[in-house]
Formats: sequence, C-alpha cells, structure tokens
Amino acid sequence: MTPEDWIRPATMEAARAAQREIAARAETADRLEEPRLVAGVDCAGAPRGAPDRVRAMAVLLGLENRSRPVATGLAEGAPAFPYIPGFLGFREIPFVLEAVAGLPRRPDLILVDGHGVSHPRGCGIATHLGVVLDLPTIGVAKSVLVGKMEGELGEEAGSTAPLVWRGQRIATVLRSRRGVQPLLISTGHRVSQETALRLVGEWLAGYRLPEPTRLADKLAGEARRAAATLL
DNA sequence: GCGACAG
DNA sequence: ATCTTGTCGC
Repeated sequence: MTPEDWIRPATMEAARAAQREIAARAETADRLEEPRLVAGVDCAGAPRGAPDRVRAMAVLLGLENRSRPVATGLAEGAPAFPYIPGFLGFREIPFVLEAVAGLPRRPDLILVDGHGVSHPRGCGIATHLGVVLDLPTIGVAKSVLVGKMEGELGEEAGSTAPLVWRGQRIATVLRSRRGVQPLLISTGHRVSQETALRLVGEWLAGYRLPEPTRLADKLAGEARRAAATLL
C-alpha cells in the first residue's frame, strides 16, 4: 500500500519528504517488456477566474492502430494542492490515478506530460506516477525545470542534445520535428534514458508530441470545451 | 539576497 | 495550465 503522504501530503515538509522517498525507489534501468499497450496522460486546467479544477485524461493505444485509442479514462475535480513548480505530482496525480483506473487494462508503459527524474529531487510527475503505480513511465516535458542543454541542438527532426544538471545528464533534449521547440525526454520509472528516447521516437507520428500524450492533451481539451458548451 | 520555476 | 486572430508555410 502506498503511503498517504505520497498522494496527499498535509504539509510542504511532508511533500518534500515524500519526494525523497519516491526518488529513492525510482528505477532508472530498464525493467519492462516491449510495450504493446501504451498510455498517455495529460491534465487540463480551468480557465482564468474560474474555480480551480483539474481534468485528467488517460488514452490507451495499441500497436495495431497507433492513432485510434483502444480506450480512454477521464477524471476531474478540485485539486487539494496548488501548482508549485517542483510539486506538480501532488496536484495532478490524484486525478491521473483515477483516469488510469478507468482504463480496461493496465498499460505496459505510460508517457507522462512533464518531467521524470529531471527534477530538483529526482521526482518529477512521471517518476512519481511510475513508482506509485509500479509501472514503466517516461517523462515528456515541453520546457526545462532544472538543468541546461549542453552543446547545440540541430534543426532537423530527430536531433538531440543532453540536458545536464549538477554534472549529471538528467534528460535528452529532442527536436521531435523541424521548426518546433524541443521536448525534454527523461526516465520516469523502470525505463532507461536510452530506451525512453527510443520509445518516444517510435510513438512519434509527425507531430511535436508523441501520439499517446498528444491525444490525451487534445481529448482533455475537447472534454473541457464540451463541458463548457453544456453550461 | 536574487533569480528560476514542469503543468 | 489558460488568455486568443491572424498569419506564415508545407
């Protein structure tokens, strides 16, 4: 059973302690089968001025049709944690867990919108989610939290460069397609940095974001618009 | 003390 | 995350 503090810590001190414990349990080496069922998770927030809300969307994709979801899971509610850089997991994971639980099967791998180990305490939301679910996860972030890119990044799709922090390579900067801001790919849990980069590349379909995350992002937004239309 | 700061 | 029209480019 996962400690309550790993999901809903009562104080910032408890949250910080939980992240250190989770980071200590994170596995940065490969411990996964070649993924057949891959899930993508992303969260949407409420418009400015509206009450604080979070909507989590989980999309399950299979190898047959990498662009048609096998299933989706949705969860929404009022977050107990505000958005604080470095503590994103405590805000979104309660809803992400519910969204993933709504899927008919446990995925072999989850691509998460956000960082994995490329975090101040090595516990970004991808790592956090992976340890809690004990499932392989990869962090797919759209901007840097900590660290600096080393060297130059090519303009061509597929170009990469290391993201370094405190002398350690914590993520790979990836130009997923020409003319777009690069992605930051990091180990979440049970997936090595090299495998994470390979798998993200395999699930890219011509867009900036890999399909699992791209669809989760799109569907979360459509669900938001659909809900707004009903009001 | 100052600046940085995923979604 | 969200606020938002037109505009550049394949």
